[in-house]
Amino acid sequence: MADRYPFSKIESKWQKHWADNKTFKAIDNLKDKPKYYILDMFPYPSGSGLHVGHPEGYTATDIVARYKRMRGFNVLHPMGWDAFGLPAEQYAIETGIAPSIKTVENIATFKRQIQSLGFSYDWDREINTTDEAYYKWTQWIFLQLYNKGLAYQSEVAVNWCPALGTVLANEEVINGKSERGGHPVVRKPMRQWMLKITAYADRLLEDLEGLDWSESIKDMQRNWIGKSEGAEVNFRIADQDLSLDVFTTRPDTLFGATYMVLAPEHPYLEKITTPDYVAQVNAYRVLAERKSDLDRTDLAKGKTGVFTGAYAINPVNDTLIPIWVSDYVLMSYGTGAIMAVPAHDTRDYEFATAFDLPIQEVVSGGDITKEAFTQIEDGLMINSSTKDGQFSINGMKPSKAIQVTIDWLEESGKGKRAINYKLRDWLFSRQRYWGEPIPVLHDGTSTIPLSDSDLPLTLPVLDRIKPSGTGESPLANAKEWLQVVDPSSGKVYTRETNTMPQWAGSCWYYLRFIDPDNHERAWDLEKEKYWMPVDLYIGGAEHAVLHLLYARFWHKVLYDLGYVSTKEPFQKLVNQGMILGMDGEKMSKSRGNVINPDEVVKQYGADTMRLYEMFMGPLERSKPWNTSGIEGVYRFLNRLWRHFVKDDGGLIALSDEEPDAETMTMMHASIKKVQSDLDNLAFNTAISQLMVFSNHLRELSEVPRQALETLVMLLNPFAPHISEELWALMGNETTLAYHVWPEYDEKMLVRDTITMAVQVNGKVRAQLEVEVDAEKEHVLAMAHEHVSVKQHMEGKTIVKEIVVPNRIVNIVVR
RNA sequence: GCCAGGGUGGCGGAAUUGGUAGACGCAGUGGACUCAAAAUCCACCGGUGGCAACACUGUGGGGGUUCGACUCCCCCCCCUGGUACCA
Repeated sequence: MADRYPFSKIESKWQKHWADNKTFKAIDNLKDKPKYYILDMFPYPSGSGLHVGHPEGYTATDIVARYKRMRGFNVLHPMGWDAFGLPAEQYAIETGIAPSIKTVENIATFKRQIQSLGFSYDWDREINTTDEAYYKWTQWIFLQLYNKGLAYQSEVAVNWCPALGTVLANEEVINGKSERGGHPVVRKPMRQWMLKITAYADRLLEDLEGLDWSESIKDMQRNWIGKSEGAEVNFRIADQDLSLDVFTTRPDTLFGATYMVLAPEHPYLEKITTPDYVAQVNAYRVLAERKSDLDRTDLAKGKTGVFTGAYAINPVNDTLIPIWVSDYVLMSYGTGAIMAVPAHDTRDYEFATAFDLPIQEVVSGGDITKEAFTQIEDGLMINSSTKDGQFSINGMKPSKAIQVTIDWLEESGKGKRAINYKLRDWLFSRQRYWGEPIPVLHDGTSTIPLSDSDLPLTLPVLDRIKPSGTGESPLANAKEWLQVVDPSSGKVYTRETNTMPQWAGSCWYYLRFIDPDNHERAWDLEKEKYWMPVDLYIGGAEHAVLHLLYARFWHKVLYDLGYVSTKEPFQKLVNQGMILGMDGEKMSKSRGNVINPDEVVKQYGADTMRLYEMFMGPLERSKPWNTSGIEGVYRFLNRLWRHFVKDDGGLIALSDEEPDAETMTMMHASIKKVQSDLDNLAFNTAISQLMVFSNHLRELSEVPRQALETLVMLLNPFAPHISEELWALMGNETTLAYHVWPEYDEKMLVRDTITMAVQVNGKVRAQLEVEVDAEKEHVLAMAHEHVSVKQHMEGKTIVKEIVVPNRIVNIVVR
């Protein structure tokens, strides 16, 4: 590669220039410019360093940030580190190296790699979730939640591995064995912290409406929240002074309820099971409990269950229906009990068929001898009236019958309208060392939150991090840290050994970026008002549900407390697609298809890397890496350099004449195209336009200064180093970063003549060069003259002639 | 199963409100330069037929609407992501 342009010299020069001059420092509360807050999902600094997927999103946000600055915005574009997490802890257990030390190393690597790409972050705002000065405020937010009654403790089963003496995350358990060592894992109930996210379910759902997010991500969140409306119906137990509530979305099918099912964990089972059935019910419960230890997917294979010997009374027709127990009913949803309507529910149908239970049709329109009829739209109610005829929904559409039945249930005191959510409360504690300590004390009977002045509660330095053996986190080994003696009363308290999950730090980092050095409070309210909401948030789709839902939840709590001014944190969200390996597969070490960004930068430079990642295809789509594809954009930059820079390093002579008409049109068209593509994050087509424009300029014998300046300005967001260098070579003394974006003139886009296609029966037969807005008659006359048009019309009659001005002519003949 | 997104040359991908399918780039072929190669530059480049002009055909498959469909409607197939007995 003899003539390649000196990218490494140029890139290090400008990176140093930007850093020395703090070119990208964001100014708080600036009034004379509109603000624009553009955020990346900050990375977990793993030991393996950056992979090419990271810079895809970062390049996209950087391009927008640089573009917005040129458009006159005050841009906040920060970066930080989500550095708590399991890998560092595992590494510590294996090697004895403290997570804090390893984390610092990893961050240094990530930072060096990110900086080598020339991103325009305001590094003065860098934050790190493992920093005491940061997690002090994570703990403070936890206390806000606690004081608001949104944090509580509960016994929840965890994956306990006796051999390792530790609790495992779900992803560390494979087929009931520990991922490391293959030891047996059992479910063990432990005291856990929960956050009451369910209290915000409705608002998390409703407020999605106003957000500029892709419909698919909104849908994923909606499905996760899983709101369903229906009724709670009360069933009395025959011969006992007990009753059971069930939740159903189909109260219209109440007359078709032929049995009832309880979840194996349902507390009523002990009360209602008749003596004859106790043995089999207990056996089933044990079986079900063990089953949940196995892979859950096995459960779907077929329905199992046993009869309890008890009967319930169907409140609409007083029919006695048997009560069964089966694990297809989940204790964690609804009331843990269902009314089964086999004729109109696929699962109930399967169960009834397996155990020979009666199937009663109450909605006509299907064939219940074959399968459950679940269509709610096309069908009419049948067999649905009380014995005395006082209440009947026969002949109604199910949708109507649902409402009528609920009204009747409420009037007769047999049930009520009800709403259920799939969303569960958030299991917030982890039995880990490397996380934010939960700032509470225990005295054996109650839990006492720390006061704000006791924060941060820092992690104790341990000689060696090892499992406690009890299932508690390694913090249980830190005896001195664990015990707190009240100096006045002498009373002894114990610290909480659970820590927060990795989600905690990332739930509010976007707020800390606003005011990262504030020691008095988490952030300043004025600055928050100025910068929020985040205008554009870009990151991977893997966080589409949990991170975004948790962060939105915290944000709403903070909103209720008056600490933030917007209901939602992230106004516009875009998920970048995955970059696949050359083989079209997900990049992974085991496949050996990982591309190292350091290598790419070394060989081609940061500008080429940035340009290529954006040129590959639409941001949101997954696309495979192609090493020879990168050569293409590299050649583009090389050609640009070689054509305009002489061997001695000076710029070629530019013409100060007005560009010719064609160049002028193309220049304005390019501004328009690049600008609208940037507004739509369509980087690939914008780059294509830059190539077209630059190819044109290379064909000119004399290059007009104005045209080259425009090209360099348009290129700047994408390839800022080479752009700044060319800009400086053109004699400009100030940075291009804040230079005003060129304006296009719509008038310049209008050309005198235009090429129109002429079709005969929909097939293109000729091209006409006509004046813009030429008369229809004139165009048709020209078309008729054309040799090949004539040929295809010969001997036929004209049926119809269509002229779309400036576009197309179609002559229909027969 | 359900929800969402997608299927266009050898490859990545372009195509305003339906209006010349394949922009831009890669790979490939031919040529220039070179002792030679690399790099660079020029030309060609969906398929079939033809020396060529040109003709036919072509956007996952089938049908429809229209003067005209990658684009709109119906049915089907395949791929990716999410979710999974949520009553």
